[in-house]
Amino acid sequence: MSEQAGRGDLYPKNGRVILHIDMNAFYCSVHEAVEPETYKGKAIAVGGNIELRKGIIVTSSYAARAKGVKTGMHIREALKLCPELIVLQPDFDLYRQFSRRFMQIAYNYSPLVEAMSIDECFIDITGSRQFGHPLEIAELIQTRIREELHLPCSIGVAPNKLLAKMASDMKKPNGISVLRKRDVQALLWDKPCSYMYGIGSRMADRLRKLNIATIGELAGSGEAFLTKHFGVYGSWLKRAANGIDDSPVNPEREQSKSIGHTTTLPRNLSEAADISRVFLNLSDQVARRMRRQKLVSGTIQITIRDPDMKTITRSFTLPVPTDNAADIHRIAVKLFSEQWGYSRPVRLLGVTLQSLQPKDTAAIQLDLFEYEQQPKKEQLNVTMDRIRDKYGESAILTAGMLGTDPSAWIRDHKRRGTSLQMDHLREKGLDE
DNA sequence: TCTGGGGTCCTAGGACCC
DNA sequence: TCTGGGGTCCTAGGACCC
Repeated sequence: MSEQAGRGDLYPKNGRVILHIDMNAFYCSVHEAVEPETYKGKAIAVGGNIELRKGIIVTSSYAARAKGVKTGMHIREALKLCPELIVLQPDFDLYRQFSRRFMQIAYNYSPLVEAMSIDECFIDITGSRQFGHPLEIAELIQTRIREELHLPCSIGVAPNKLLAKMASDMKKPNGISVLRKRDVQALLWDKPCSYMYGIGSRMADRLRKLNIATIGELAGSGEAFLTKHFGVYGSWLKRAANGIDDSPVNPEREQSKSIGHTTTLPRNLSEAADISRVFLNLSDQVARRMRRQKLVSGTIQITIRDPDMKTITRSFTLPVPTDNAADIHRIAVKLFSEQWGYSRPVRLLGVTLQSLQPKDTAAIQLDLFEYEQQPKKEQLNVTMDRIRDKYGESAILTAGMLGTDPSAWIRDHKRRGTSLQMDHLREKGLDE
């Protein structure tokens, strides 16, 4: 309070103080934290596909970035730039564990924590004076995440979510940055519109056609003009460019709205048996993830991508929500055969569960017939989940699951790195 | 060098109901 | 008789983000 210019003025008389935590190179950092002797400080990357032919880099460590490895790059190209690069399979269960743990640390400083994605969260610390100045709280959180989880993060400090989010981006890795409303003009207005969080390449293109290239130009545009071209989004654009954002930190967002898996196939498929098997594996994986969260799904959606990258989705809403892989598989195959057929090849398939709700509340709505069927299926799922928790995902497989499509390999990816890719390529005779 | 996988939110039309 | 208005659910697609 006594400090005039420095830290004291960050708690405003009215308004909020928001932190945004951004975990740096999260997936790679987690692997380094778990196996430091193998990965710490090394050029590593997490790859998006098991196949070297099509695989791309999802994220890379700072050591790899220094060699020019970038997200979205082909694995093959990345290996050319950086031959010592270690490419790992993603392990989302592991990332989710670490995600919960860093958010738990944040939760110690305010109950208002909003998980924004697996590696980011907002914290409203407006009422957290007892822990110190905002910058001290940011330092405390950053230190604890580093010491307890061995993970680096960047933190943005600002009067709202939008600016906090943009601030955390300004200094990476391990930075703490403050972005006040009065800094917006100097720090953001000369940047292109796409630099603004929430403006993607499509929107930036449309703005450019209207002679609005920078955030400053956007900030100075007439609201009526923007509304005319972009509807309600127009007023958001102008406010955002001026650093204004009133959206509250919403801690109630933790329940997922959808759970999905998609997989690019090793080759284009059109055989009914192949397609059915891929859907069986995908259904099994999503159902298991859903059961782990004690949810049921009311709507099953499939995704189909053809060799030209055109993607469609088809969905079906069940009369009674389910958490059973066999039900999900049956609907996925039905949707596929009705909406696509087996004459056209597909490049990618996906299964996404929507209209999720907690299982205990959904049970109330079950009709009598379904209710009587439930216990048997239930017991089977519970038993199988337990065995798989203990002995691994492949301990029990339904007959139809055996095969070599990528959705099957995902089950066994556990940190086997590139060797799995190479094994597979040899298996398929693709390693030239 | 043809392009991964996991999400959220929004829109818009049609069905259906009151 | 020829046509209101509101609300919700379902479905499909698209923009955006990490």
